Amino acid sequence: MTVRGDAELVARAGHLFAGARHEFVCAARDLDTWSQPEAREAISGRMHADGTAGFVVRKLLTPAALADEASRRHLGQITAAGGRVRISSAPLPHETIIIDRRVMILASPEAPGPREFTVTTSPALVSGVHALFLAAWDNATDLAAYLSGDRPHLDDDNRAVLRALGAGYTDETAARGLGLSVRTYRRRVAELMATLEADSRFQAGLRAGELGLTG
Amino acid sequence: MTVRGDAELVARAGHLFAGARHEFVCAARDLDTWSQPEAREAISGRMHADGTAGFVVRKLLTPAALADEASRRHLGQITAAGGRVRISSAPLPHETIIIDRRVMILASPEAPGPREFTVTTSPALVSGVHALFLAAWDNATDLAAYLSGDRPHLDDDNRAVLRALGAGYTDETAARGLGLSVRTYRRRVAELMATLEADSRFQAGLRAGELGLTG
DNA sequence: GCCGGGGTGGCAGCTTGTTGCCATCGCATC
DNA sequence: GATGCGATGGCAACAAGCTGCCACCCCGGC
Repeated sequence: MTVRGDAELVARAGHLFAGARHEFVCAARDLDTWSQPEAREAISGRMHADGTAGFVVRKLLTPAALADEASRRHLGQITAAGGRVRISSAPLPHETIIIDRRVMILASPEAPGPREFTVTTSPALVSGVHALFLAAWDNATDLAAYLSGDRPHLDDDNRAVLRALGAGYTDETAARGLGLSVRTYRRRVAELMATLEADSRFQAGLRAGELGLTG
Repeated sequence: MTVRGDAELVARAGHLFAGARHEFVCAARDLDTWSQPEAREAISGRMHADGTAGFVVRKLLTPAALADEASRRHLGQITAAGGRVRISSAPLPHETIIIDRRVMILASPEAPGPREFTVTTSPALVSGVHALFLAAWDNATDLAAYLSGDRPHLDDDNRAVLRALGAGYTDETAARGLGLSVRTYRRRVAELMATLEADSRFQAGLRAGELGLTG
């Protein structure tokens, strides 16, 4: 079943949202879809209170979703209400929604004109996509972790130091390689450790590895 | 479109495999689907040689796919032919195949009797699932990396040392906490670094972080 | 009892890393 | 030109980490 435009989606598939009993998962690049207040209202109004026991809300987004203040506020509300939000560094479909592992709603790819949505209930499709969603979900980072200390976005200098440390050089060798004095190199290491909130070089390495700061 | 059993899939959808031009991606728990030699032959025989320029083969599997020798051999052949294989720690759909971002084949969930396959060409569905696949793919580890540098399975002692290091303690503090002399503690650290093939503590931390040896 | 091996711990000497202090330099501002 | 600020680098003292050497202890085998 295919519907065109947000209004029609709300009209034709709104009851699916209202009927959610156990799980509401959503993968999207950003929150633009629901940027139209009417659409978002219409749907979130129909949804269960997130706090309901046994009801799980999961949103998987890209960093793009954190771009504007309004979106961040909305995400804050979701997590406050018990929903879980994660951020994936990989590109995501424009919008994928799965309800109770029974119904799936996919937005069609970028196109001029009103957006199209495809609603599917085929168990094979839904469960397959759901599993794929979980695989993507498992490897994404929690919103809180992502926002807080995480990703201390390092500049080129820091990256260079990181690479030298990761290569296993001694300070002397690394400093020479980077054209720095040992003193300055060590200063950089100390700064790096500070931004990673690490007490030892080992800990710094651990953090760097966990955060995938190698590439 | 739905087909039952591998034989029917080959008969009805074999031409889709043969028609692959650019990309063949596949997410599955393991390789059991093609365990029947006839099925695999019928399909791989129709496929392009993997080496063809611009033709990409990607297989995303769970560690279960590495359980038996035959599967490992098959995967070796795929990589040798230029295909790319990655391992995901997250559970995966029983089988999802996407060809040229145009056709998608999903196996239905576990059920008695012959397996059912659903073949879809809806662009919205296919591109949505494809993006989801990429998100899962991006965060999976390469087969080679998974097999080689893999999990130098540490014993409890090593884990304890790892935790102490990760906590940022000095050797003195850590040794006291573990009820060891500083000398022995350092011996342990040295051993750990050896098994991680690290030249510095930082490098050891990095490796540990990358390998997810924190939990 | 005696022996040998493996793990342990103390010691010492060395390397490496950490930090404060200060002189210097480049640069932008006044 | 003078002033001030930030980054740099040399130096030194100290802390931390690394490792060889040897003594010790525990255990199992002879």
